[in-house]
Parts: sequence; structure tokens; C-alpha cells
Amino acid sequence: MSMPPPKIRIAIVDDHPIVIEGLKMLLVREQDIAIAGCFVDGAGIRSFLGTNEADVVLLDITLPDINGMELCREIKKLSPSTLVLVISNHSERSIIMQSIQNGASGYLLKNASLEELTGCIHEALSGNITFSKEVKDIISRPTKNELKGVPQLTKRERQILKLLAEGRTSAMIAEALFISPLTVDTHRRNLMQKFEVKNAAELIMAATQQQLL
Amino acid sequence: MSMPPPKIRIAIVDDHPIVIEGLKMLLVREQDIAIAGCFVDGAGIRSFLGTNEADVVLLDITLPDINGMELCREIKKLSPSTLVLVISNHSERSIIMQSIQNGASGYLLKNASLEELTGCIHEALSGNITFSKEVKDIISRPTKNELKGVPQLTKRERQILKLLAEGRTSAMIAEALFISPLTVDTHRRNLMQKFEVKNAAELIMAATQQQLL
DNA sequence: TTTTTTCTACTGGTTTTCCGGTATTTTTAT
DNA sequence: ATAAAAATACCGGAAAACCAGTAGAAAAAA
Repeated sequence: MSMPPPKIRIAIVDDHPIVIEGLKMLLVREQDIAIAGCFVDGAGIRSFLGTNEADVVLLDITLPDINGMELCREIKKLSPSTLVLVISNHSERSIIMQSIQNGASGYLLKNASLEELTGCIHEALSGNITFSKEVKDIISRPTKNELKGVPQLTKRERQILKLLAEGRTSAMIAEALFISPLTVDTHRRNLMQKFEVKNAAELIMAATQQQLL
Repeated sequence: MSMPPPKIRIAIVDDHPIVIEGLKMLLVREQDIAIAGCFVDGAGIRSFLGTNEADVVLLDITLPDINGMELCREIKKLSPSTLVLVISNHSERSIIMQSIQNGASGYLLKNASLEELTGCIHEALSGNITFSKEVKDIISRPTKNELKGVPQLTKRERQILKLLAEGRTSAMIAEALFISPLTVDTHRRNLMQKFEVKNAAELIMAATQQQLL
């Protein structure tokens, strides 16, 4: 007689009990999968991996006690053969890339379907780096925002940008900085040129989107 | 013989299948609760409420097709006796308050426990406005930024605000919306008045800080 | 010490915004 | 049905922003 195939041992780390519950319920239907443990923080999974083994860790990157990226690195150090799949709400390209750099074998958004989830688990086990469909889309099209890097501003420009965001006019800014309003005007136009925008309103919008305000 | 008590009919709206699954599994264990329907977008719950009834809607505020706040208002209009509990990841005080202003009977973060969830459902049904523990904490310590309430904008004002943020002039906005540029000017001035700002740049700044853009 | 960048400032003109009103119509709520 | 809120539109005028250049001084980098 033949042994039953060993099940894939999965650990879940997520600070939302609801999400854990959801993942668990979705996964227990799979015959080849066994839930090895569920944890709401980094401490939980770490102590677990000290005495137990897991083939795959489903990891949320927003956790109460530790940044998910770091935790991912730690897990790979503690147990190099364990694969980490990040399951997150963050759809920023940079975060996805960072996860992979920290040793994750894949990245899924929380709106992924069961098929995507199990698909990614198996893909990862066969050595590939995998993404859910939506994540693939994000990777394939770097948004314009990320293409043209953040404009390089001078000290004076940053100063003036900040004052503009406070609703000051060129005249007021000039007074505050002890320079001619005409100079302020020049800086202001240079700012608009650097951000490729048409007026102050759009300038503030662009600047805030790039976290410069 | 006595009839069994009628069950609480609950509808779930969340764009994450995993979350829906989690909530469902947590709630079916409760004897006095029945899941009436689950939806991943606003259109789903709207058409459902057209022909069905629900006592409580568990509502996520980030949905693919419509803003959860608006949806909440719509639900209360369609079916005033239906209670809405917002279940969200956003822990900003302003968003919590806005939800209540839009007719929600409570606000829970997604990391709430089952006890909190069922507790809030029953509290809401008995006419109270309820929050999960963490949300209560957030409410109890207001940050300076959030003290001055979020201005209540009309649909048109939101439209114009958005176009302003894209750098459009009043004339361009007028053309896009098929109204007179003079009308756009009026709206624009009303916007500045509501935000208590002096010009478009500061308006955009204020609006982004209040998560309205 | 050159070279480059940044900051400064100007002319002159056009466009747009901003202000303080007023007022009708349409939509929504009571 | 009526009241309130929202959307529409206008006038006239002042203030500010925006555009297209040019250009000298100061500071930073090579």
C-alpha cells in the first residue's frame, strides 16, 4: 500500500482575525493543504517556527509588532526552506518589489480568488515567484507617477512650494523671504515646469501625490 | 408552542472575497443570525435591496464601483430601517465621523474580534451607535488636524474640486460640465469658503489633507 | 579655478482668479 | 404643498497668476 501524499503545511500571519478565518475556510477545502498555525503578530510566527516547520507562510505586511518586510527576512533566516507569500492590501509597485527583495516567493492582493491563492501556493512550491493577476498588471505597467521620477527641487523651491500650499500669494511670499515678488514668480514658474503642470492648484496636487508636502 | 425568534438578516458588502468568507464563517455560528446575501460591489447590494430586505448591512468603504460613504447614504434612502455597520481598514477619525454622518450605525476596524462584531450588531439593532474598541480609542483622542470638521460638499462641488486639482481653468471646467464659466466661478468660491482658504492652491492642499482627493 | 547651478530680478503683456453682490431655476426634503 | 438646499447665471472691477523672454550675481560643484 502507498502512503498518502504529504500535505502542504501552511501558516497564516495576519492581524485581522476575519482574514485569517477567511483564508482558513478557503484552504481547508483543499485536500493537499494543512493549516499548521495561525498568528496575529510577528512574535507568534517566530516562536512557532522555532519548534515547528511550515512549507508556506501566508504573510500580511501590516502587523502590530513588526514590519512585514523585516518579518519576511527573519522567516527566511530562521527557516530558509519555508516559502513566504505576501498577502496584502498595498498595491504600490515599490512595496511589491521590496517584498520580493526580502525573500518572498510571491505577492497577492487580498482580493485574490481562491484559485489564484492555491495556484500561487503551488507555483511557489515548484520554485517560481508568483503574483496574483492584479499584481501582475501593476508590475507590467509602471504608472506615469513612478516613471518620471520625483522632480529634484532646490531649497528655495521647496520653501516657496510650502508657502504656496498655505495659500500665500507671490507678494506675501516675497515679503516673507525678503526677495522680489518677481523672483518668486520665476521660482513659481520653474516649479510648474518641473512638475509639468499648468497652475498652482495642479502643482499642489502633484506635490502632495509625490509626498513633498 | 412558540415560534423560533426571527433571525437577524445580514448582508455583506466587501470587495475582498476573503473578507466576505471570513465574516460569513464567523457569523453562521451565531444562532440568531442569517446571511441574506454577499456582494463585492455597490451595484450588487443596491439591486438586492430593491427586492429583498436586510436588517443589517456590513459595509466596506473601499469598493470598486462606488464610494462606500455614498453607498451608505443610498442604502439608508432605499431602506431606512436597514442598519449599516461600516467595517473598514481606515482608522482616520475623519472617516469614522463621516460614516456616522452618512447614516451608519457603527464602525468597526477589520481587526475586530467576533465578540465585538456580534456585540456591535446587537447594539445597533437596539438603536445605539456602536464602535469596536480600537475605534473608540481613536474617537476619544482627537488630533489637532481633525478638530475642524470636514466640510460637507455637494456633488457638483466635488466634481469641480477634482477638475481643479487636475489644473483645469474655470473655462475648461465649464466646457467639460456644459455650464457657464460664471457658474464654475461661483462653485469655486463656495468651495473656498467651505474650506476657509484663500485660493485654489490652498484649497487643493486642504482637500487632500482631508482625504477628499 | 572654471563651470554649472541656483537665486536673483526685470519688461511687458495676457489670462485667470478672486471678490462682493444679486437672482432665477431646479432639486430635494419636510 | 412648502420650505430649504443646490445649481445655475450674471456684473464689474481689482488682484493675482501666468507667459516668454533675458540676464547678472552668488553659491556650489567640478
